[in-house]
Amino acid sequence: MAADTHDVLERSPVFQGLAAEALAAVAAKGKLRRLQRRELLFSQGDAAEELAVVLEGRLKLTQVTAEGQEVIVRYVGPGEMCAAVALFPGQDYPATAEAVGDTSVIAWPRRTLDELAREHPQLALNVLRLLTERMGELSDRLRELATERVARRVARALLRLARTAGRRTDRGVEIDLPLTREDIARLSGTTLFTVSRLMADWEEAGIVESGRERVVIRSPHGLVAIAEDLPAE
Amino acid sequence: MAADTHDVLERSPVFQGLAAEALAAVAAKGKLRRLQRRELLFSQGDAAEELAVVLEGRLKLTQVTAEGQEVIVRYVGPGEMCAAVALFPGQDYPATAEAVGDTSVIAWPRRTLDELAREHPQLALNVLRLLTERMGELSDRLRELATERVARRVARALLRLARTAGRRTDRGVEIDLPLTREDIARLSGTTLFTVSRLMADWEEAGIVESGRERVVIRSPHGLVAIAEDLPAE
DNA sequence: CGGCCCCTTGAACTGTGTCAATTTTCGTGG
DNA sequence: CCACGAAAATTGACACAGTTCAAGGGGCCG
Repeated sequence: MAADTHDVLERSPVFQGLAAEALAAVAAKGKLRRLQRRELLFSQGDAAEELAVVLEGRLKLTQVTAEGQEVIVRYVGPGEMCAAVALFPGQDYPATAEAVGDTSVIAWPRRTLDELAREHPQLALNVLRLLTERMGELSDRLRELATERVARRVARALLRLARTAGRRTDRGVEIDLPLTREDIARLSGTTLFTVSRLMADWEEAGIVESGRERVVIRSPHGLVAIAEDLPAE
Repeated sequence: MAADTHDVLERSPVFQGLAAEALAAVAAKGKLRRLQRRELLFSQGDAAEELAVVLEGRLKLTQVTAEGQEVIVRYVGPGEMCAAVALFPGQDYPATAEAVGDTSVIAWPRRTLDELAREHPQLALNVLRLLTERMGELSDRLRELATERVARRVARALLRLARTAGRRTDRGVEIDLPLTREDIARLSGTTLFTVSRLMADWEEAGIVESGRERVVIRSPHGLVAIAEDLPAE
């Protein structure tokens, strides 16, 4: 497990460019946390105290509106970081982080982060880079949500998931996490009913194959065609 | 003008915590650019070469889809930064920046940014903080777009503009930039027709007063009621 | 004064949300 | 191992918010 941890961190974009001993020192200062499925790492609105990197498993970041409507901000997989907001005092977590399956993360409290940022300026730059990239992704999604039809948005959401959590099988690309119709809906800004209908259509067209909490993309090409709004395959 | 520049930078969150001489040194390395109304500072897809801070006037950041649909990402006012993506090599501008009125900005090319970040670690931290804040704002908008009705989104968009570009007058809060129905639509993910109808309704209700490229919020309270979906008035 | 934008308003359409009733799937405990 | 219950998914009927399209008015600048 210790070897595992080191392995994930070494590959993580957060730690690129750090010398091996620096990485070890940083890792030593983090706290390991294990979460079971459905357990929360932190809750929206709580004081942000720790920045976390996922080691194995996956977190689901969600936001709820004042009225109780829920949106999935993103999924966080191994090597990825979340809660960068914890770098600064007086901030609240803007979202809730829930373990999607059994998950382990390494987390650093703010005090430690201050030290680390001073000792390893490269670390701050890495986080900065990650945030600029994530800004780009977010504004892409904003644009999609503002301008595109539901079918395209759902197709894109599935393709994104396939990229970050896809597993090749002989049947196609399986999305390797329990994924309900409602999850997909909350990822793409629609309702579970509409998603259900879309999945039924796509199943008929041989593009996906899906069941309870499970999606396999049989024809990524076909999904891309929908996402790009190309003349129907 | 030189005094002006210094003034704006001193107040800008980008430069908080920098000593006066450090600020002067940083300012000296930036290039001053003046833009007339409608002139572009940079275009979506171009190689990102400079990070910019607005000194006076205002920039409009827009993104276009492959199909040519346009979305307004945000407006950038005095003291605010844009194009943080230029910190890292090999990136493209994710949006187009257009001067809304006569505007001047100070810009630093990437090479200079590298030096500055090394010499003034506080600068990198400031940018980091700004990005985490902006992430929060963006995901708020994402959630709005995914879950809320058009009226609420338009009301929110106007309130946000009032906060960053509002000018108190005896008639209410005037949004101090030329703002067409279409601009509002592209800020809130709807069509200019729907915006036009909403404005007509709200004008009737005494909440706003508006004309060609001009919006005055007569009753901020009333707009908030709509944005929060409170029982009418 | 002329022309270009911007804005308004009406009418018709439709994608998607809403709601209710059922069925399917799966884990659990008897 | 089967049955039960909870959670997920399906399906149909219906409603309507908001888009689309068309036609016309009005203000501002050159």
